[in-house]
Amino acid sequence: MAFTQAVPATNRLLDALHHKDREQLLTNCEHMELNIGEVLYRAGAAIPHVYFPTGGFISLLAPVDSSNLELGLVGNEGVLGITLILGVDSAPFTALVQGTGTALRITTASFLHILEQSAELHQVLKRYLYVSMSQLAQSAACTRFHLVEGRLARWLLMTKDRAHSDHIHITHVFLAYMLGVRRVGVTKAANSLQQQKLISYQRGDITILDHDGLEAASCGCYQADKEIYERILGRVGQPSVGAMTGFRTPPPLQTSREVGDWLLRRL
Amino acid sequence: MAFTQAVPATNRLLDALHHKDREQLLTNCEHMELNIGEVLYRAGAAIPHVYFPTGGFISLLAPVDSSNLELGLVGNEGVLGITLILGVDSAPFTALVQGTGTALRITTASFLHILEQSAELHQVLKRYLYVSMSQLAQSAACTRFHLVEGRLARWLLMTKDRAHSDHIHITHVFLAYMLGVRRVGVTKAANSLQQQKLISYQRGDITILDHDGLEAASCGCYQADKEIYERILGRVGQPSVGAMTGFRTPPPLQTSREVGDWLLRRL
DNA sequence: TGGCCTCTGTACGTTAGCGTACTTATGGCA
DNA sequence: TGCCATAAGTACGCTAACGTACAGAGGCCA
Repeated sequence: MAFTQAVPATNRLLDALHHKDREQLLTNCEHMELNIGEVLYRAGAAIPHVYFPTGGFISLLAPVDSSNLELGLVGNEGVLGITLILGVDSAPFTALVQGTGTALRITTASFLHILEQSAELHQVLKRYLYVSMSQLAQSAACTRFHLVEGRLARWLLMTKDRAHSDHIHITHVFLAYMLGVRRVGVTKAANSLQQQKLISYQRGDITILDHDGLEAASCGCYQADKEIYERILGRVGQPSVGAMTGFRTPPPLQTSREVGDWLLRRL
Repeated sequence: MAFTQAVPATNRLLDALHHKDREQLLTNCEHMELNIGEVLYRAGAAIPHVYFPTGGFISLLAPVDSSNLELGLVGNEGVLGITLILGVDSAPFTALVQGTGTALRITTASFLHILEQSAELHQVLKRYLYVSMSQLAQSAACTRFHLVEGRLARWLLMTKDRAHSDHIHITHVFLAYMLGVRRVGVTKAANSLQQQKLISYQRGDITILDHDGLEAASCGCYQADKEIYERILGRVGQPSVGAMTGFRTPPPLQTSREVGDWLLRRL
């Protein structure tokens, strides 16, 4: 069954750039196809290209023991290879194409060259890196504490956003691998979501039936991820230092109260 | 009982700088004492100061649901507030002083000002950020897959390195909080380590008796963390792009076969 | 049409860790 | 000296997820 996707052939980070900077990047990029299953980077190895997905999307996998754990997804809202801006050219994660589609790709050398010339690009990418780190932390906590069903719901929603489609092609085995659980665990969770009429699936084709319901069934991490993205990258171009203070209505004091009180009493 | 600590009143990142840059930073820093239990940052709130620990050390806590999970430790090998170099001034983590001791502290404004002037400082900090991200990923995986006993062993070793002492002052309740498990879980694990004569403890005082044995009992994450640090920051000052390629002898091919096969074989 | 491979459902027993509650030690302090 | 708060040990049932194994079901191709 071939699902049609409303693929936006754009990348949000590139869109945020002003004309001149964007053009310079684009003329150095090549259009290409990402094919599901392709390994773009290997953890610890060199980063040959930077990818700005326009249609496809990519999983970030951290090696653990003799397997892997997914810690992030990159779609047309982001960029793969972001750590190059830190001056280190080896990939911290394995990057695996998760959804077939298009991307713009540029060699590491060209990328670094353009980066030096465009303060604006640098700005946007730094913020995206901040967002990536935050989402990484979110995933860490999520993976530790949340139940498989909620995590699965989250994964489906995140993937839906990046695939720009309610149809996702993936098997339970593969999902199990991403979530770091048994295939049986996925089957059970998926079944439960199906019973609740939030999704339907068969032989590798999953359809999201009720976005809001799925969001309710997911852990809060889906929302949290979106919020941090919007907060930091929603209005790129504005100064961030000094401007985004106090977003979450943080408590005014920074003494060791609160965490403190509770903790201090037992130190 | 008061343990004496061999506290090195230096910070490895600062030590890596050349005289001039280091001096400029130091003259803008104030020496201060970190007291156990102090909350230096709150996740989501502004970052008022950057801290270079010289003696004390600090936990990085990610908020999750209504609790927290420790995702990193910062001692005199690192710096707290590193994300400022990304141009975002809100803290991604809550920062809690874990070990009493000294630190050098500088206001965010001064820090950013000096940062602009010293390419070398910038370089070192970018690399440290890369290391932080990698260690974050390591913690995520560790937290998900490894047993409490191994994680406890890892935590003790990491803390030992940062406290520069075999004696650690911390209770089971507190450890449970850091590791995201029940106090009873810590008690059991600690007991087991004690039976194996790797540590001994009583009422909040833990002593590491056998470093190597503890390392063997810990999950590989302790080693992995050290390796990534040494690899990226071991020889600061040398160009890293293009220089650290191929470290882990990565396999040459990147086709989609491979993963497919590779994935399926382990599922 | 039959065979086969892949995907999904189900069914064990096992285990690490959970929540809770109660007990026992220990050290500081009145 | 005795009290008391805090630290650590123990016990109980419970649950999510584990490892494994096998059975049905769907699609593909000979």
